[in-house]
Amino acid sequence: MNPSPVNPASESPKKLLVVDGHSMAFRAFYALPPESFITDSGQYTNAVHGFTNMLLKLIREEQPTHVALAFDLDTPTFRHQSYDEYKGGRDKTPEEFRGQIDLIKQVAEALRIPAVTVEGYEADDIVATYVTQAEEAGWQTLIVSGDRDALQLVTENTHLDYPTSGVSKSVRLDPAGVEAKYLVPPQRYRDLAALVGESADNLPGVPKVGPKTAAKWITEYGSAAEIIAHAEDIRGKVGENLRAALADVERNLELNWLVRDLDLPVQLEDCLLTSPDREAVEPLFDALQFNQIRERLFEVFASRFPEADLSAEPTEALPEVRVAASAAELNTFLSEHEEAPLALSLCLDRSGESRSTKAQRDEAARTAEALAVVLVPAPHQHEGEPSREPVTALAVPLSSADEELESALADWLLAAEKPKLLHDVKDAGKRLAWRGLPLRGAVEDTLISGYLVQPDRRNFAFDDLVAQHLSSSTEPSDYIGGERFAGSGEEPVQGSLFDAAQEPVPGVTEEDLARAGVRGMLLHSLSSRLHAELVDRKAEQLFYEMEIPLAEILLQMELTGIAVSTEMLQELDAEFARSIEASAQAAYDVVGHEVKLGSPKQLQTVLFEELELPTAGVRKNKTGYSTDVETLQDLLTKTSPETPGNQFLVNLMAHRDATKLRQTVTGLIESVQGGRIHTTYAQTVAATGRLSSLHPNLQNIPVRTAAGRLIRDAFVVGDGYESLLTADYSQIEMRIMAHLSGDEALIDAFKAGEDLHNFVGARVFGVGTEEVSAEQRSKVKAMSYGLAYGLSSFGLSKQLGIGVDEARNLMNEYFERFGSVRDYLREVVTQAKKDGFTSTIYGRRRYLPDLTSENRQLRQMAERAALNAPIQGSAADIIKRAMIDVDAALTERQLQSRMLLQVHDELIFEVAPGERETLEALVLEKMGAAADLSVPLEVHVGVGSSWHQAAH
DNA sequence: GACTCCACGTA
DNA sequence: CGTACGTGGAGTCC
Repeated sequence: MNPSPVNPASESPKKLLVVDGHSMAFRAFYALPPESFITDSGQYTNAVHGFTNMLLKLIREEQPTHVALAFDLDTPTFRHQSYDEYKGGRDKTPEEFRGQIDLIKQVAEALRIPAVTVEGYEADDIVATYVTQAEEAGWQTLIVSGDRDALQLVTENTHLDYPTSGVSKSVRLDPAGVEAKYLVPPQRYRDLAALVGESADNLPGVPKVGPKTAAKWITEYGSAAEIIAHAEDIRGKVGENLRAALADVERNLELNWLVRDLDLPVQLEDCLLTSPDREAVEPLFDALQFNQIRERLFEVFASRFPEADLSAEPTEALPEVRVAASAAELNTFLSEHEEAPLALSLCLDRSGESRSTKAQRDEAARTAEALAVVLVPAPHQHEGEPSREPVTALAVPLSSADEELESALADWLLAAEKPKLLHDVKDAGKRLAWRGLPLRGAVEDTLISGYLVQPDRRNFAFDDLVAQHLSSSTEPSDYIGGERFAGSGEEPVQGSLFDAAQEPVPGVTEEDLARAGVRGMLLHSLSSRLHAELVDRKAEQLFYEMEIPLAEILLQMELTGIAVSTEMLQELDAEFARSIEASAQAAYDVVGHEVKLGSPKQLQTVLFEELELPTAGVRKNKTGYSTDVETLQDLLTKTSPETPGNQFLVNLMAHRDATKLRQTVTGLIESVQGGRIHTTYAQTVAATGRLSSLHPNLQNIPVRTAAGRLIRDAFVVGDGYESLLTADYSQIEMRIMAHLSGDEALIDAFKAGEDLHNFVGARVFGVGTEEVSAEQRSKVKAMSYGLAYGLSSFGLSKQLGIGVDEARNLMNEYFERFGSVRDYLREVVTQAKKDGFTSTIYGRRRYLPDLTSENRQLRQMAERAALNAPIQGSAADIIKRAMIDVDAALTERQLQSRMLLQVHDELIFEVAPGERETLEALVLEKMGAAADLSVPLEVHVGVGSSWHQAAH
């Protein structure tokens, strides 16, 4: 798709950049702390980061026409064969370096830069061969290498960047520079090195001969060969040493002679620098978590290849976006596209983009109003190819439309039988609902299809999905007819004769409309592309029968929100504020000065230096000693009451608790709108299939402590409703584990309806169900839950504060009684390694490529994720199924009660007057029947005037 | 201003 | 050396 950039005119000089990949990767590795460059999955990327940065900098500053990277192979080279000790004595490659060369090669591939290797030779030889060819062709060359052997390659046309520290600083050496620094001309450097020796390669030279002596001899005799020939003439101790070391010198000369005529797999001309493969860059940089570098990369290449623009060549026409002036025009348009789905793209009010802080801009973006709806028919096809004939899209203005037009639009939007394609239905539906325009009939949401295809992906922005799956651009100027938008959009472009006064829709520029048109057009293509993927991944049913219907339900829940008592929240806020103040003051009094109690860094000083609390056994993090609760609790037990240390700890912990609680309360107060809080559910974030909740997060409202539960008391029943009803699945994950493992003992426990942990405790400890002590119960409870997370005996011992041996015994006892659980957990991982993915009971997959990683940490993380994904994911499937079924039943029975919240295994409803019993029965029925497992799905229901009350 | 780290709330 | 999330303060980098 990407057009080759115009070959820089042949008369202009060519410039080669050739990098010794291995030596520079190592430099980068040692220049940057690995612990600061680690992905969430545990892969170190410091070398990749440093290397990529260096490469981009060189491309930007040096403007090479051709670029090649040379790499060593792990296999022995001819040098090893002639000298066993070659490069012996080197330290083992650090564990953190592992895998990074491969990642660098992947980066190179994404940048379409050849990463060249040759069996039996080193990177240096490859560099030397390219340099030789470039010299012969009369090119300029810049070598970048941390290996001094490259010095011999320097000429007037070939310069060397030799790093002085890290990868950021280097010296540029030309022949004069080499001579100034090493006292001999480049072509004699290897003679000097042969005499002096090269410790990095484990090549001893002549004892007592350093660069100065060697240079003197070379100047005097001309070359190492001549020196050897005249060895007898050299006097003194060094002369003796030389004569004794002649064999070493000859061997060194043989080994440090770079091979300049290799048969290279990539020809010099084929190293032509071109624009990167965006489709490869995106997922790779996602995985590496390189966001800044990604931006820099596109900047560097965009300025370098403006004509390529890193996007598709314009073969498709820009849609013509007509602004509907009347209801008749809209209806005509709709009737022309009666059967076919229309893509729906919104133009939003962008006036909030100029807010000063990011938080304000984010907020503005979330609440931006829809100003126009753009309807885009499927692109014309010409023999399967995109057509150069533009489609005609219709924009319907929302604020300036007359009543008739708006009502015609409303009818179409509400018509469930009129198919619509969108990206992020829930978002669009919300913005339209704000304008009184309910949306139905979405048959596509590329946000969701993109997620089902790649559930681990972080970013599903439409433009990025388009770039990855279609290798296309969403920029109007990249399409035929889009030339007039070629500017950034910031300033009027020549030939684009419109200004604010001529805006077709108030607040919407012509370019905004064009962009909406392009997005609509691309929605059709992206939809087809992703659906092919959904079929491959057997995810169609999940898409149509679960996620799409769920999106509509979530939309309603978000729009509805949950009522809160602002007064109660404010009282709590004040209460927690007092508590924060009091505990802070008391803490300051202990140490005699103020300290930011929220700063782990300052706390480290106070705790371990001023108060001299014992550091023995205290966990460390990147910034020093940890100050988390676990540590503080531990320290508390090590200090006597009434000591300053003890008192400080007590107040610090009280302060922590109060601060956290207040933070939650403050956030809630800030998000109240009209007495209700409207969270947003993210349907495409959690890789297991769970929902997440944000702005605010209502899935992490405190419940474990009494103070925390006060907050739940502020979530109340709204006007016109009689109560709140909560319904939660009891031990759903354990039930799923029983089902998936088929463990008879566990299944029996659930069938018998016994208290699970007492049941398990009785089996593990060999006592009667009634005789399980509280301590025993909590131990097996921790273990039961831990198993689904891939808990190790070490982890269990830490959590329970028992020895590793005891923890191991406990686990063995457990598996002795519930052997199928162990078999199942093993099988899940084995199967996932085979398939590359795990599956839930509804067929939701999670792809875990790291299961086969060479990196142990990565692999083990993937193994634990593989253990957990089917369990957590099946629970997510089940409650999603239940939500859809409950919602359908509410509608069918025309109940006024409504679903408000979902908290993973719990649903919260607002009960309409007189509907309590009906609702309760309905919820119990639908939730209980959401999956057919070999154990019953138990649901607990509670009713009350607040969330807290209802949970009792 | 943007990003990272730490800490901590939930299931 | 236990999974999945989101939020906010402090500190740091640019």
